[in-house]
Amino acid sequence: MSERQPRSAAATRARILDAARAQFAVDGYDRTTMRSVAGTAGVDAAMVVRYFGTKESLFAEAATFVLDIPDLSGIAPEDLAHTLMPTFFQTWEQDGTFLALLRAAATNAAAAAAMQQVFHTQVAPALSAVAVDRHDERAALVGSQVLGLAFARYVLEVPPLVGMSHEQLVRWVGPTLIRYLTEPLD
Amino acid sequence: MSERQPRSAAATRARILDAARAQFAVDGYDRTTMRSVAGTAGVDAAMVVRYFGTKESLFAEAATFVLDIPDLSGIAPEDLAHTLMPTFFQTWEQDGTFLALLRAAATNAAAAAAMQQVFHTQVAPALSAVAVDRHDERAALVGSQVLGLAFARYVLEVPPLVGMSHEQLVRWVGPTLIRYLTEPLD
DNA sequence: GTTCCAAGTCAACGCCTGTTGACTTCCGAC
DNA sequence: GTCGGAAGTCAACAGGCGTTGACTTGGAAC
Repeated sequence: MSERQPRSAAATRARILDAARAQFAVDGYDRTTMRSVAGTAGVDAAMVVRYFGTKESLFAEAATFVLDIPDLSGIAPEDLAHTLMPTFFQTWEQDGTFLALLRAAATNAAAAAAMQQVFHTQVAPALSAVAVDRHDERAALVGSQVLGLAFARYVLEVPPLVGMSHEQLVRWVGPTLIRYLTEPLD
Repeated sequence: MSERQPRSAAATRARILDAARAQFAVDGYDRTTMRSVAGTAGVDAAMVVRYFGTKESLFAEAATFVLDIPDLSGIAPEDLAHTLMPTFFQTWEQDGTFLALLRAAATNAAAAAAMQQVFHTQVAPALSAVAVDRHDERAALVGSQVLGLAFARYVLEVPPLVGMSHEQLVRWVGPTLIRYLTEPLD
């Protein structure tokens, strides 16, 4: 089946990291073990320790990423959803990184802090280009809807949401995001 | 300090259940241990087993509850938010039961299924009294916003959301729920 | 073709987990 | 007052956890 590859520290490290990302995403922090990650990567558990130190720092590295949100300045309000939502789908569907962070954040304080950090340094600044005022509150509201959709669709896998296409979701959820960013206050 | 109470199976069982609810709500399923629950309840771990059998069935009992959603038939669309949101706040703030289920659902398949069950048997039927069509999809969208708000406000504790009063949240989020339930499709 | 360091394995450690069964303590019924 | 069953404790189990250090293997450089 599989060829015996020549030994390569970089390749082994990458294989361990991939295995860790995948299992953290599915099982969360506690149920992911050093041994099972090592097993998936085809290596002894001691190698995980050698390359990543502790389980916590393995998780920290597996849950590090960049969202790559497009520049929103100058975008018309009605176009906001079509500009923003593709980033949403890519973030949650491309690999398990962000899903791992979400699952872990439910019970792990460090993961919850990391998630807030992402919001504060990446999401909120991008949104403040279009929020008409009260940037922090508006960004937090957008975050609540986006997080809820991700939790319901990718973690709980609620059937009607799983069954909706990207376009349908943009049509339903897009106006909510636009309203949170631009609706004048009473 | 504390009086030595007479022995009572019912009282001890209730104390264990309270301790379990509280710790499941804060720490989630995996990080909550039989011994720590027993310790909080002032009892030996073997008592937890005696009264609840296994950890899984202790969790099942600790995460069982009724939402008590008001009857929405005949409510005008613009009044929906003020009728629905108090139930939301009560559900998440009164005790840790639902929070425990949410935290556990992030990594535990049984908990995720239990959460879907609550949605399917309690939330969706209540909402179908006012959803103009596509009841399942509209209820799921309401669920996504509600879950996301709960996750951001009570689990992550995002500052702007924690800082908002109940009335402010109704003003921001209420129109979203109304739109998901009543907005005509293109 | 030998040398030598990186890559990788192995067995063990101390600890914590859920769960068990034998034991002790309490308290109401007779 | 004593008897019996319910309430509660205790010590131990088997197994899994993260982490450690001593060991073996491989392959490129000289």
